[in-house]
Parts: sequence; structure tokens; C-alpha cells
Amino acid sequence: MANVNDVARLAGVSAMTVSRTFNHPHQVRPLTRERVLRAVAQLEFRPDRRARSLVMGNSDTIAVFVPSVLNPFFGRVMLGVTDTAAPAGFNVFLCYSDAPQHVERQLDAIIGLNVDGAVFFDMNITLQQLQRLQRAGVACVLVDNETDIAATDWLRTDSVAGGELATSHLVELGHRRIAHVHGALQPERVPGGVSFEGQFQRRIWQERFQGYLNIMRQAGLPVNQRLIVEGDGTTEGGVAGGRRAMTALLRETAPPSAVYAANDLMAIGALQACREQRYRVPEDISIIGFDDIEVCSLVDPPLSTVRQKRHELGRQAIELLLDTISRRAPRAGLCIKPELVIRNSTARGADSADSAGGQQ
Amino acid sequence: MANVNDVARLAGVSAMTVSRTFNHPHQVRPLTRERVLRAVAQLEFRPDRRARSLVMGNSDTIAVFVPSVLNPFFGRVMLGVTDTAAPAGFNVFLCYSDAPQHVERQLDAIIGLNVDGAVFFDMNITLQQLQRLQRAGVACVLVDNETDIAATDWLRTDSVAGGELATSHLVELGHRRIAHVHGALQPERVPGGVSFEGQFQRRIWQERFQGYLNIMRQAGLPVNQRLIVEGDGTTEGGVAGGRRAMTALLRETAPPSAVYAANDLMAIGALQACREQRYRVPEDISIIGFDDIEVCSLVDPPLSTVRQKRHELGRQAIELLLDTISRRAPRAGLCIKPELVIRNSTARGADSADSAGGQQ
DNA sequence: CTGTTAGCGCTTTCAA
DNA sequence: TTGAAAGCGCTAACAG
Repeated sequence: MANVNDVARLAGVSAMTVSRTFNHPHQVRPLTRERVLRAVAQLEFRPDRRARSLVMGNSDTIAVFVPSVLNPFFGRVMLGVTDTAAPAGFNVFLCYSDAPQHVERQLDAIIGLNVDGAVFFDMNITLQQLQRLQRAGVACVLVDNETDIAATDWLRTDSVAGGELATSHLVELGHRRIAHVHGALQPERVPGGVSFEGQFQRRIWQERFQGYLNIMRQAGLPVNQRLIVEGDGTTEGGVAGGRRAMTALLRETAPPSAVYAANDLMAIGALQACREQRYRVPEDISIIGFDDIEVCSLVDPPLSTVRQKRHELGRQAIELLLDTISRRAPRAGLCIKPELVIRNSTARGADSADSAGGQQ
Repeated sequence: MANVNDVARLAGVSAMTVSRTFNHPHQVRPLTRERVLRAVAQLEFRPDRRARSLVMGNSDTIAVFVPSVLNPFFGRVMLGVTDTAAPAGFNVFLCYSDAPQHVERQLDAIIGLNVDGAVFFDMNITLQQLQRLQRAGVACVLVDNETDIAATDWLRTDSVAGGELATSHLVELGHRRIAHVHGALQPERVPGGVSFEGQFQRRIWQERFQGYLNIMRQAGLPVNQRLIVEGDGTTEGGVAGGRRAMTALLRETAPPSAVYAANDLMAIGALQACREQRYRVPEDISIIGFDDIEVCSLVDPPLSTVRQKRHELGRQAIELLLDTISRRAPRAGLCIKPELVIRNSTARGADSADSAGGQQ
């Protein structure tokens, strides 16, 4: 590969002039610039970013962490990320922690790569990890982190509002026996009570449940502990977990007439269980999910859900990060509101609990 | 951030000893090493990879190109990539060309980043682009590239064999009127003939079609031009394209009793069309797809398909690349065979064409 | 086994 | 407007 000196020699100038042609074009005489650019083209010269980065102290590279490459949620988020980062001249380094022990190694890796900043989507970054990054000069933005960390910028999706949207939708359709399939609970948890506060493995399950509670109470509907069941919100186990949960619900003496699942995969599992047990959706049972991943419109019936604005999420996260990197903005927290997407898995339900269900 | 000199000072040694502690540990006395490592820990020192890379002439970073982050096919491929690259000490830089004009810019970017190598999955890399990369010292591996390029290592999935697997499966189930929904054709194409040689927009459509032809002829079945219809194999338009194609097929006076779609999304679209037109799958019509993406088991009925070994594909591509980078292996071409996955969308069909179809 | 010197490719500062 | 010198953080080569 040609370097500045090769170009300089060919153009009959000094290396500095070549450098300036790229970084301060107005400081070099048009004619000289011409000559330099001709040499650049001839030698296919691309400035070496490592060397540039070394002396400049910034790398124009950011890291983006997602929990899993297999998770269909993040494809569109990444599009929002790139659409925002690329125009600003940043390269995006994607990290995924499909094996949990990888995170520490990945953090080492991005510190070694001297990224200017990092965004963590849906992770469980600790204060210690965050501070290590910050000591290493990496600007950080946390999106839906498991624990709140005051020391940095963050962005959140409003899961409580999302849960409220889903539940109100069902309530407005006349449903009264509304079940909730949530994500995994902590292994060791205090028993009893419908207030699951702090007992969920992940914060989003807590919040999506909270939205459900809010609306049920607000509507004056009884919150029935037996209709609140644990699923599995993971990418791999989500569908099976939703099916298990739904199967259990259908075994109840009075099954629910509507189910709000804390994510789409669990909702799809619930759909499968209904089909297996010969319940029709949405005639017998309404089902609503959460996230609006692409499969929602591929299943039968197409799934009503709560849409996360994923492109927007990626975009705002990067904008926040770029602001932090350039110290343009004060520390701030942002919240993105989801929206209701009504497809065909939800329909008007019975007015009372008694007429719900019905094996055909 | 601390650097070698900071560590050296704290440990009371020279910078070289610090460097050696990382790169040639056996060359430094255990006691000295101890002291250095303590200083390293205390200062949280991570060697700067830019500087290291600059002097070593290699970056231990590779780039991986996929056509789209939204394409569900590549998640598992990326897992195979990382599982192979990480143990070898390589960072993976993921590039996706969701907007076509991005490719050239991405190539510039990875050259500037001085990656040691690049793998291109399912792209349309030209000889010019390849040579530019090679002149810049980037080792390249092409996986299912649109055009064969002799100048580099490549890897291919055996799409012809896959098409044969799918079609034989249908033939063995007793189907005779077997339709094929393929991907897009070239905008300008010579009309007539069932030999679509060279008229497909993408090579994989050509090959997956070829497998169909091979088996139909081998089984002595008539190849009916009207049962070979164009869909849309893209991530965004695949389902709608498959539905359109299937709708057309069902309008035939003698609809097919089985359909082989050139990818899963089109097969799912076909499934939807059947449902809309009140054909039962697989009782009235069998449908088989290609790729085995995750959604296959989520739709109803679960889709029979031809499985691409995606993790394997990622793994082998990286192994080939690492070999090329270290000049361990001669130029080579590899071919990965797919396998049949039978789920519930295919079933025994009528023995003759006449009894096929049947609106209920 | 350890230290000194030089240089990877680039850009900043200072001088012309 | 251009060039010379110095150095970013690291390691190979050589010396001790």
C-alpha cells in the first residue's frame, strides 16, 4: 500500500501537503491540490486510519453491543445505527454477546481498538464496567440497561406505556379475563402477591407487567394471580416458553379470553398452543404481543402487537452517543414511546368472564 | 489511558520488557513478569492495537460483508464466523450493504482500517473490486458470489443439489404437477424456453431452478412452463412475491399439487396464498422452501425446506480466510451440501395431475 | 534476560 | 502556501 510519502514524492511535494490536501484542503493551493489528488488516484492511496487515529487521538469508530446476533429485534435497530453513524463519518463495530462470558473480552477488545464510544442495547452493564470504559476514554450510552446508572447517558423504551397500550386495547375490546405471559422470574424469589416488583430476571418484564397492572386496576378488573404466568422471553426459548405458558392457561377451569404476552415470540408460542388445543384466535381468544418483529405479519393470524420504533431507537442512541463524544450535550435520559399495531389476533371479546373460552 | 511507558515506569523496567511480557512471555524472567503484570493490572493497561498493528503490519481484524442486516439468514452464519474468528484472535468487522451504493464506500473503509482479510457472503463483487482489495493487502474469500472469480478463494453452497433434494422429496411423495417459484429474472431477457440459463437476476435462482429441472427430467415428468413462475427472493419483498406467484398458480385450470419455492420467504408467501384461497397445506397442496431460516418452524404448518448449514458456512468461510491470510493453504474452492428438512407442509400427493387441487 | 535505537504512517506545531 | 522536525504507542532488531 502506498503511503503519504509515496504520494508526496510522485506529486513533487512534501508529506505534509498530502496530509493537508485531505484535512485542510483550503490551506493548499488549488494547483498543488490537483497534482496531489492525481497522485492519490494513481497510487490508490487511502490514508491509514490507524496511524491517523494514533496521532489524532480519536478513531471515528464506535462499538454497538447487542445481546445476540440471532435476535431478530436488532436488525432494524442496526439500520438506524448505521444510517446515523455513517453520515457522521463513523465506522460501526458490532459486538454481540451470545455467550455471556464474552462481554468482558469484548470490552477489552473495544478498548484496545480505541473506539470513541459505545452503545449498549439491552445489556446488563455494571457500574464497574462502565467506569472502566470511561477511564479508557470511551463515551458510553446505555439503552434499556438492566440497572440504572446515573454516571452516563441513557435511552429507554417506555415499556410501562407499552404494557398499558396492549392491555387497554384488550380492555376496550371488552375482555375482562386478561392473562399476562411474562418473561423469566429470578431463580430465588419471594413467594406470593401479585406485585412482582424486583422478582423478574429482566427489567423489561417488570415494566411490561407493570403496564398491565396499571390498566387492570384502572379498569377496575380483578387481577387474577392464576392468569399471570411465566414464559421465557429469550430468542431461543421464547416460542416454546409462550406455548407452555398458554397451555397452562388453557387448562384453567376458566381460561382467559385474551392474553397479553410480554414479547412477540411468546405471543407466537401462545398462538401455537391455542391452535393445538383447538381454540380459535381471535374468535375464542385474543392474543397481543410486544416488539413488532418481522414475523408478526407472517404468522396466522397476523399478530397484533406493541411496536417498538426500532430504527428510531438506533438513530437516537447514536445521536446521543455522538453528542457525548463531541461533548455537545449535557448528560440526558431519553424515553421512546411505543405504539399500538392492530392486526388480526385481537378481536371483540365476551362481556363477562363466564362466557369466555369454549373448546370446539 | 496508560501506555507501555507508564507501565514500565511503575514496574521499574523498560518499555520493551512490558511489550515482551505480552508477546514473548517466555523471554522474560518470571519475577519480572510478575512485577509487570501487577503494574498492568493496577493501571488497567491494554496494549493499543492501532500502534501494535502499525508496527506489526497486521491488524488481526477481518471484515465480513452480508447483503443486509435484516436478512434473517445471516444471524447464524455470523455466529459461525465469530465462533471461528474469535479463538484465532481476530476481531470481526461486520459490513452490510443495505443500500447498494454503500459497497464502494465500505471497501474504502475496510482498506483504511487495514483489515487482514474480508469475506463476502452472497454479494456481487467484481474482479476490479477484488483486485483493488488484493493490491491493498486484503485477503479475500467469496461465498456464493454472483460471478466466479478465479483469482481468489471461494466457497459455495450447492444450490443445484438443494433444488434436487426439494424436488425429489415432492416426486417421492407422488406429486407430478410440481410448480417452481423462483427469484427475480433479469429485466431484459430472451423470451421462451424452459431453460432459463443466464436469465435469472441471481445465480442462486438459476441453480435452485436447475436442480428442479434435473429431477423433473430424471423422473420423466413433464416440465410445464406455466408452473414455473417468478416470485421475489428479497428480504423485504419475498413473502409478498411468493404470495403473488402462488395466487397465479392457483388460478391455473390445473393448479399444481406441490410447490417448490426457491427460498423460505417465498414459500411462506405461497402458504399465505393457499390459505387465502382456501387450499389446505399439505392436504391439497404441498409446499417446500429453501434455506431453513428460523421462521420456518413458526408458521402453520411448519415448513419443510432445504437446510443450509449456516453455522458451518460461516465457520468454513473464516477458516478458508485465515488460511489465506497466513498463506497456509493453496487457493481452493469448497462446496457445502445442503440437507432436507421435512416438517408438515409436504405430504403424499395424488398419483396423477387430474385429481390435484380442489377448492373446498 | 533486559535495554537502546529506530521506525511503522500520519498530523501537529513551528518556521520559512 | 509549503516544509522540517517531533511524536502518537508500540515492537523488531540489535546490543549488552
